[in-house]
Amino acid sequence: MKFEENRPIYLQIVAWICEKVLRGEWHEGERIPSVRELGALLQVNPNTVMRAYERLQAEQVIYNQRGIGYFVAQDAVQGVLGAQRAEFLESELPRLLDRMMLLSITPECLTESYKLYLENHSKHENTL
Amino acid sequence: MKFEENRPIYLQIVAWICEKVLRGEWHEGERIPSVRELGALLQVNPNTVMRAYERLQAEQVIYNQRGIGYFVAQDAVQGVLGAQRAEFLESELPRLLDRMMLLSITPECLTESYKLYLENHSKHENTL
Amino acid sequence: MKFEENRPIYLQIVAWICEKVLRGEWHEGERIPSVRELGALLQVNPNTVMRAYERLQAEQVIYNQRGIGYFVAQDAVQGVLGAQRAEFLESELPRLLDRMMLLSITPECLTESYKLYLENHSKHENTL
Amino acid sequence: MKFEENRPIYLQIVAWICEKVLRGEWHEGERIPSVRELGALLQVNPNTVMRAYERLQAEQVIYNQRGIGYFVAQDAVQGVLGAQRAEFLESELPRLLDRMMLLSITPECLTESYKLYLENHSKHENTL
DNA sequence: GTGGTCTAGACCACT
DNA sequence: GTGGTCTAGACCACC
Repeated sequence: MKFEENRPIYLQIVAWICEKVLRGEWHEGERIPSVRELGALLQVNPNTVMRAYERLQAEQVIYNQRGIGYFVAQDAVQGVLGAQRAEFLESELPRLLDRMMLLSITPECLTESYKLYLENHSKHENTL
Repeated sequence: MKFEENRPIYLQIVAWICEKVLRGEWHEGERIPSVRELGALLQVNPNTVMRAYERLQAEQVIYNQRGIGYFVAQDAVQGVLGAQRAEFLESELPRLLDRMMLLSITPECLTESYKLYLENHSKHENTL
Repeated sequence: MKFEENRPIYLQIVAWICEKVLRGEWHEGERIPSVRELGALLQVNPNTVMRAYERLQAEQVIYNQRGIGYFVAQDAVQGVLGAQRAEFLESELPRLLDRMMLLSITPECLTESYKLYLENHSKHENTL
Repeated sequence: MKFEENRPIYLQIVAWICEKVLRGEWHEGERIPSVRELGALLQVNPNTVMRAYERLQAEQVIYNQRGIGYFVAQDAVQGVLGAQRAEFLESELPRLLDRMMLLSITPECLTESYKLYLENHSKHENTL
């Protein structure tokens, strides 16, 4: 995994894990890497991973069994999907449409791009 | 003007001024408020406004006449429009499409939201 | 048995066993489950049970006969009762009173809650 | 301020600040000490204070103005009081009563102690 | 000046 | 082994 500049690493890890869960690469109930393992894997300080895990636990995406490790929560997929869809449709999309109107980009243009995009990506499964 | 959390105030001011220019509320060649005036108006430290003006000047949206004030640049509209459209199409759009697909948002759902959005905004013209 | 978050499991086991003894479900002199049995029963690592037994032995609630097992000590009930009452009255109660005052909980409110509590618990004897 | 063993310092700071707010020593809207100031005052690492502030912000007891500092939130008192009273009455008190019954301490004893306590503390304002 | 992030390293309790 | 807390110190962006 490669990190962007300008965005806290721990938040990028949060997003990365949410994606793993959404894509079904990490299943509900499954154990996820320990703080130290993931730290080594991502070449990041374990504390930074810890911070991401804290956040994910607060959002009920993962939970903890003391002395054993962290696990994907039971309704993680549903929870993440619901929260992020709501956030997108109610908050991001309106701002996006505002911006597009200002730039004279038609919403149809967005829809078109999206359909095209979906066609291209339905064929070959993305592996990340 | 109300500021968002989590985004530097000076960048929000930059965006706000770009919007003014794009909407034609501030015309090319017209003088814009002094650093102190705008600071008072937005209830913000003048230093913060200064920082926004510096940025806008670097992007050639405004220019400075020493001892007189700041003015909207001659090709401001065209410049801003070009830059932001490019930024949007090349950098934001791809990320956006990825995200929508991950969240299983259908094109239909998208146009649906779009219509809803139009209804809400056709009534009350934005005052800003 | 269901474990709380945020409190060491072995301490919860200690409390659980003390309760058994106080309620007279486990009599003085009686043999209690082996470390492995209890581990299996509570779905917990035997090491964790061991730690609880060590603690209970130090507090003279149980004792060990090598090769045979653990037994409830002779004066277990009296000992536990005395220790816990002292602990409660001297250390917990003052903190509790401070807290209730800070939260502006009236004595009336307290007795009210108490009655409610009795109603709920008179019906179904606790099975544990 | 003196810290207990066995409880995370940052949580003790959280509780300490909640108390300040409840007692009205820190008013709503008022600025609270900076992370570094409080760190120096409590002889604790600023990071530890930061962690407490993060938690308090998540619970909407305080909020942040970038580059300026942290402030007590508008409905802090009401929020804290509501949350803690609910927590106490619904969750702590039942556990407490269970325990007292087991130890053969009557609930009346608690009420009596409390009334006595209230009488003693209504005279001389506590200064902390 | 303010908060925010990150690192490195330590120590502890728990399983 | 696991997570959790804490320290010290660095660097950065923002006001």
